[in-house]
Amino acid sequence: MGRSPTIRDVARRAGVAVSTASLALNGRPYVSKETRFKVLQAAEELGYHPHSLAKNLADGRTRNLGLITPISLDHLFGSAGFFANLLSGMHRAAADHGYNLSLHIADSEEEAAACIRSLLRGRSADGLIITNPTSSCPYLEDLGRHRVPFVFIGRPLAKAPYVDNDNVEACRLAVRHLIDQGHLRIAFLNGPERFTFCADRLLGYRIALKEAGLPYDERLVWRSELVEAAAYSTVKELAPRKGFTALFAASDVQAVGAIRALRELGRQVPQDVAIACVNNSELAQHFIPPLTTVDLHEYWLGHWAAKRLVQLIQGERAHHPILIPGELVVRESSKGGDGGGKASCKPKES
Amino acid sequence: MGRSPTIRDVARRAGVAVSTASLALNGRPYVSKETRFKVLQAAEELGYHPHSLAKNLADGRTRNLGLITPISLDHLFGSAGFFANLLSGMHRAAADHGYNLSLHIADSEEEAAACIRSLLRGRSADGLIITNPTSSCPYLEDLGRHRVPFVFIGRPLAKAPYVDNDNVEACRLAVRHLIDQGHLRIAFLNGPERFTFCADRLLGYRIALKEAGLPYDERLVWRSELVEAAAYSTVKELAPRKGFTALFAASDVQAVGAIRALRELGRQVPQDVAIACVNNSELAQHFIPPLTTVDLHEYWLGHWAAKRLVQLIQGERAHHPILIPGELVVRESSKGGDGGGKASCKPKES
DNA sequence: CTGAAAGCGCTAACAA
DNA sequence: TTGTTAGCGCTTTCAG
Repeated sequence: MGRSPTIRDVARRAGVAVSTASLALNGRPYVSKETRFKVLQAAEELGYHPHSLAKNLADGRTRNLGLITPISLDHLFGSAGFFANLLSGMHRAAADHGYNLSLHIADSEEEAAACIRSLLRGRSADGLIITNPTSSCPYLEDLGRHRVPFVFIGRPLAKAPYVDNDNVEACRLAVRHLIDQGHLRIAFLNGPERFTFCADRLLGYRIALKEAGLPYDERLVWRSELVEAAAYSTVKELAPRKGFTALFAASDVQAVGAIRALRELGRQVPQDVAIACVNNSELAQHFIPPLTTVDLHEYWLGHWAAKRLVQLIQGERAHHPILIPGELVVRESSKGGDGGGKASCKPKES
Repeated sequence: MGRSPTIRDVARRAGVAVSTASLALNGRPYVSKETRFKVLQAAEELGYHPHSLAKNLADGRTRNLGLITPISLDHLFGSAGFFANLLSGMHRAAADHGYNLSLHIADSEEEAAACIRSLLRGRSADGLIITNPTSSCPYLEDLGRHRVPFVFIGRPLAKAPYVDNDNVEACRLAVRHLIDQGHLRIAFLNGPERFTFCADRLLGYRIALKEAGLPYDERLVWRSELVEAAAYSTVKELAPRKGFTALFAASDVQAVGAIRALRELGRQVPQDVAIACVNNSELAQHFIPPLTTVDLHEYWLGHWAAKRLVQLIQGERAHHPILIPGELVVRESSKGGDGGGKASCKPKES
């Protein structure tokens, strides 16, 4: 007594062999209805529950997905709230497929690489989700050697499976919205080019301009780190010299920094400058004026990352990237004069 | 070839028994220097790394801590960024002690209870960290039956080990700061009383008043859910009737909602009403005006939760709660006239 | 369909 | 000190 019942106890009580009990318990074929019933009944009576470790060791699966973040969580993609949503979706998908999610937070890519090696060597995950790939990715070699499936969140430079926001389209949407408001000279405060999502966002900006027949003016494209202070000083320095009536920022905190700078330069938002940005955070929602942004749907980003990883684990060869569409949320910061609200998710084609 | 080397391979190559190899590999005593060296060398040459699952099954430890959140992540303690910091600290502490962190996100306490049962039954965690305990805690019975250690994050009503912010002191600090600015009538926009941390925050408010010899006026204590809109409407409704010159909010988003309401009532912040709140989020930092808040140091909250759990797992009987001190961060929202800055962490006694 | 037996890779008595 | 031998609890051939 005390010790919890094992499959042997169940088998004994049901009067069958352990292997039969195993088959029955796992709902597998080749077990007669009555035998199955006896086994299930015995398990029920005994309060039997399989020991996960034993199961995992026996069949060689860990039922575990490792999430690796090679960067401080609140900088993940520029905003603090991003991570919570990402994780929720990821967890949901993992759980739906019977996988466990384990967390591995590193402060640098080197640390992440060490972490990955140790996971691979201990064979403690069936697959890995790695966020924020950069040009270096020091762990790629290890990943290749061990045959553990993985997906990136964010577009990697190397050829590898990944899931990402549709950054190009997201930005195209937002910029087109500004254009639709009648703006002809739209500045773009982008993030550092080392982030692939910033490159993609620039592309979306350019496409929107081109579609509207507006010229691309390099002098209107600025860059700052993804923090308020950096955005503030960049705009403070560069804004006075250029003529523009709207500004698109690559992240919400950058937008906020830009607004602070603009105010100090005597330009009000949205009256003098319309603002749109990416990242529908608490900040964007509650800032005064509330910010027009693209909601990146991080939940689904996480969800699909886990889902795709599970597919890879199951041997599917679906290697094309998955892009999660964003959704434009129109708020006061971009309003020329009157109303607005929430734009439809699917941008209509015209 | 192909298959990764096991401890048997190492033993064979070193010319010793498996058990000896195990001892040597794990740095345990009763192994001669030379034998240990031979074993280590063999392992090195073979590229041996222990299989974590096998290890875990053999010694009955999972080396796994389960984090259970019975509530949507961005509502965890009222703010979205909270979770990322909490998790970082928790992960750090877990990793430092050789534990893995696995995530279990539920949307309700019932779901959390189901999740906990399944973890307990599968014996897949050595200990549990459970956030946001409420009066019901439907999983308490299960927890008692299986003998798995756990800690709460947040003060539970039942008697159980927990780690929490020092909410009383945090709020005392903030309210005293308002008093120090010369305010005599300070309204308190608290959260719902079902949260123990709201009860504690009220206590801190009362203590600060009492220390300053100010009367406690129930009519100045309001409640709203921890979202902007709720705070807004509560303040919009209740503010006009009461005379007050400062407002303390139990969370940053509540403060923001309150400010919006006050503005519409024709009262500017901080000129007409000084504001302080709890939760040093991006929102609090970047809002205009920037908000005076108490930084809860979530990182350490998570860190100590994991650390305490590990202590319990190791059989230590340290059952008193751990309270993480907060830090007052003074910003413009509470400034009567002039300067300010960051208050010292340790409040000086006078 | 069912049962006996051989592992999965490692740890832990116990004996030598 | 070191080696032998059982397991940990489950899955999975492979006969019957």
